[in-house]
Amino acid sequence: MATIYDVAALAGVSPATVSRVLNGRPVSPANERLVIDAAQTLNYTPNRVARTLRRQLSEVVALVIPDIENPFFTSLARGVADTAQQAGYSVVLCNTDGDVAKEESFLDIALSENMAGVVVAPAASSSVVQPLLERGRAVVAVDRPIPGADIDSVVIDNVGAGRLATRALWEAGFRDIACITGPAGIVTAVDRGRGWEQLLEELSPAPPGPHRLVHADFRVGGGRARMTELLELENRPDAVVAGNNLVGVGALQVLNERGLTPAEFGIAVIGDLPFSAHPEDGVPVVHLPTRTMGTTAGALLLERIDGHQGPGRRIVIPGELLAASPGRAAGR
Amino acid sequence: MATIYDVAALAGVSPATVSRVLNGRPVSPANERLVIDAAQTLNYTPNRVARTLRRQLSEVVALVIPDIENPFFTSLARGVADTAQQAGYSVVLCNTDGDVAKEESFLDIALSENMAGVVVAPAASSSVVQPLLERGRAVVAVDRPIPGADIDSVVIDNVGAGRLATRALWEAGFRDIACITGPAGIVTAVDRGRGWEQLLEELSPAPPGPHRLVHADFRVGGGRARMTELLELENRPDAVVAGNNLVGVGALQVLNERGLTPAEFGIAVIGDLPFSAHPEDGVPVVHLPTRTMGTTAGALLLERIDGHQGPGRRIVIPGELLAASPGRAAGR
DNA sequence: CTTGTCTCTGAAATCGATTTCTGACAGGCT
DNA sequence: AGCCTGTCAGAAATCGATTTCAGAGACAAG
Repeated sequence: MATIYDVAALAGVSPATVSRVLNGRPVSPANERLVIDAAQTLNYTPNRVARTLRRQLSEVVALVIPDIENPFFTSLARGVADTAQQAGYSVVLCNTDGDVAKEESFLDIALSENMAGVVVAPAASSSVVQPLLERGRAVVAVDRPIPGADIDSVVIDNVGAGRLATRALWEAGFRDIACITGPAGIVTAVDRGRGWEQLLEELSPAPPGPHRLVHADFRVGGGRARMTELLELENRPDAVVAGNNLVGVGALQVLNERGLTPAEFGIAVIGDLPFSAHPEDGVPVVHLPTRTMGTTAGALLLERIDGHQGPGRRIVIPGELLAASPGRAAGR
Repeated sequence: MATIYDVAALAGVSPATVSRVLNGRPVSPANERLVIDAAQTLNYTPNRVARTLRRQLSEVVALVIPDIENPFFTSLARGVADTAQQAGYSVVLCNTDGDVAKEESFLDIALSENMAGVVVAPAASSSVVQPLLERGRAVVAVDRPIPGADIDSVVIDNVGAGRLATRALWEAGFRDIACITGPAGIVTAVDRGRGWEQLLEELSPAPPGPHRLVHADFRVGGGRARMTELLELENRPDAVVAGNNLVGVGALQVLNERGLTPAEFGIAVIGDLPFSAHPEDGVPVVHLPTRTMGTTAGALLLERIDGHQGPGRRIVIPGELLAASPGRAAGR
């Protein structure tokens, strides 16, 4: 592998001059030619490790997410990657599996690899971004804010999304609406539950008991389990709000297996139904613009990398109610 | 940020001794204590960039895939990540979007970042891994082999998968079976089509005309478009093999929208139906063990990193026919 | 007492780029 | 002519770790 010294030797100049040419600093046209030719014949690529060591900053940004198999996050990832790559940064994706230790390890790596910035969708409510901030690295939280850290964050209007989904069911005539949301430790899950609660308190003469709000893990299995339990209750509800896309899939599976149509047992889903193969007529879906969330987070990160100072900004993106049809739900 | 020199100064030893402690080389117990204590009080983390520069090898492996939004690849990614992380490597995921230029750029970066190895699912049939190989880096191809490069590869038995899907439809009584496979430039797509063709030539008195094999892009939209066209043919087929998971989703969408049941119009899918919300009774699915493919590729990569020499190994993983039910298809 | 072997340690070189510092030289101005 | 300004180039320092090399000291054997 050719180094800058090889290029310098072949071109008959000093390494400093080669470096200058590579970085677009003024150099005499004659030398520039020589260097470019030499670099070409040697097929020279600068060693990024050496460059990063010296510059104290690499051209890589990390995106840390809790579940790479959830389309919500892969779509988000596309958004971040598109924005960052356009600005010349490479994006590396780190999957924490919801594990705080793994997340910490990735943030550690981002720090000690001198990465320019990190977009993180925190696994838990306390993410250890302090060391990064102290070193002046750009950090943006996405999907879930990091309490106590004064950083930019891009989140969904989760309370609003919960309200939209619940309202859709209410307006369809359902009156005993349950809610399957995510773990009590995840703020997005709590907020969506709060939206459900708020709306029912406003509309319903008899607000729902607390047993109508159940927590699942945010996966298909969680949705299946809680939905099954709800259906087997003595006084079962007549409709349910699914707290995220995967819970929605699980709940729909159970309903479909039992032959319950959306007219018989109402269901609304917060989050897009990924890769749905059937027209989900009658199932209101709150579309969450995850890709936009990603591009927004990417843009904020780039601004920070470019030196933007100031207090943490908070961008809230609203969900949008739509009646799911496969043509729209799939692939976004 | 504390450096090794700070630790050395605080402990009253030389940087060399600190390095030795960190890397488990013999040092007197007294000094070892001193160094460990000093490192702890300074909250010291070794700078990975400096280490990588000196060692000429980082503890990072790259996974390069063409479509991060396809569950096929995210599941694969999980497999690779699990294996690699267990061995102490961090995995960075690079999404090429099927773009050869992006792929090349990522491979370039892997080289100039001194990454220990790369698992690549090539976007096109010619991937430029030569520079990596010349530098002695570990490279494993996954999903699609790289013709001309003597490297390890882990692939699906695509011909076999095509045969399995087609046979299932034949045994269900369908006789005019079409096939929607992927682009002609992707070898997995071609092989699945060949499996379909082979089987029909063996079983059918009148093998299908070439117009029964159509190419789509490997996405939901491709499946929808080709399925719609097939249905509008004057002499339309009575069944179809979907060449991958997303084409299957698209084709199923079209069939469901038109109210055609699997009994009326047969469909078999190569690849698992992701996040299916409905019991897909009567739709044979060829399960592809993508996660296993990932762990296998990861294992081969680790062996290569550990210095395994020898000609490229080729591991072929068979698909498995199963009748899709949501409980099994979802989330794996 | 000398010699050899071992273990442990620190000084200094090294990885490959960037960047500061310094000097050489050309040209413009008084 | 003398001075100043500005442009360009190279030598050397620098980033922060690892690793080689050589030396110091302990100890055993002859």
